[in-house]
Amino acid sequence: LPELPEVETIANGLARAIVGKTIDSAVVSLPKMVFPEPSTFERAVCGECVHAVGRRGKFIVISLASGRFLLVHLRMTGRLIVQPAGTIDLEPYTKVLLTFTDSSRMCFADVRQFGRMRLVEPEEPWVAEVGVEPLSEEFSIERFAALLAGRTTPIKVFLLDQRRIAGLGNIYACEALWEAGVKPSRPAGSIRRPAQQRLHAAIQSVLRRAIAMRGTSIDDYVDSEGLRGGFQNQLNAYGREGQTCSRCGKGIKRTILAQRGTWWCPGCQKI
DNA sequence: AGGCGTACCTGAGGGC
DNA sequence: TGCCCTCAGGTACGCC
Repeated sequence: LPELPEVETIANGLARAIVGKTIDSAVVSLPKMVFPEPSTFERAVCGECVHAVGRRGKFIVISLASGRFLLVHLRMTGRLIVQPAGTIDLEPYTKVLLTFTDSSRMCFADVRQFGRMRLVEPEEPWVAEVGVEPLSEEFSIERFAALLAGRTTPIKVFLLDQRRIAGLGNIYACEALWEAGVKPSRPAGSIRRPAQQRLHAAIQSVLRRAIAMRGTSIDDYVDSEGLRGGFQNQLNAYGREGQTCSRCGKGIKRTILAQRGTWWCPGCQKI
């Protein structure tokens, strides 16, 4: 489910809801979803105070007062839901339950069991594996051009590679390419200046607009309060197979790239 | 190094 | 109804 705008929305919600709270107990019911193994994990987080909550790529970063971090990756269907004290029903499919000393709690739930929660020591260099933040100063047009240089992979596949640019997923990769008028199968390294600049601008614009709408809820994405996003009403390409392109009037097509559905307009994504 | 296919899971929806 | 197929917002891994 969640890409950069959804993860950003969840992290902001968590920051408001759990910063300053102390973890009273942790219960892991699906061992493979946490690292280190459950009993170590549960013991380690008990008594920890939540210092801050942020985002890096698609990771939710929960900073603890000890200097350690709780990294959460939601993969396809993961959810982080905060429930106030006195809530009766646990979020369905809860696999990790953190209860705070004020009796509120955070459920890490996941139907498909792909999500992961990892406790990281202060000096562990996990950040090295994650690419540039597309909404940061660092993501200049020059940096983008350097990343693209020499790459033969289709631009759509390149945009999904988290080691280069962190945070785009299938929805926003499709939307950015549509907005820039770039064909998804185009070899990344063959894109020249004008199109490169349009794509750079489109990536930032689509992510900013999606954050403003609190993300895209096609099927089951909800934020930390269980609320849906609104960007699904503004999609121009993703999921619109057979519908009319809002720019040129031709039909949106669905093709496959790197085993992922890819929605685009052959009428106006020609470059 | 980089590109490609497969594996990991459950549930929803369509066709028959 | 029910069965069988395909599809899903993501990444890790092994192979060439």
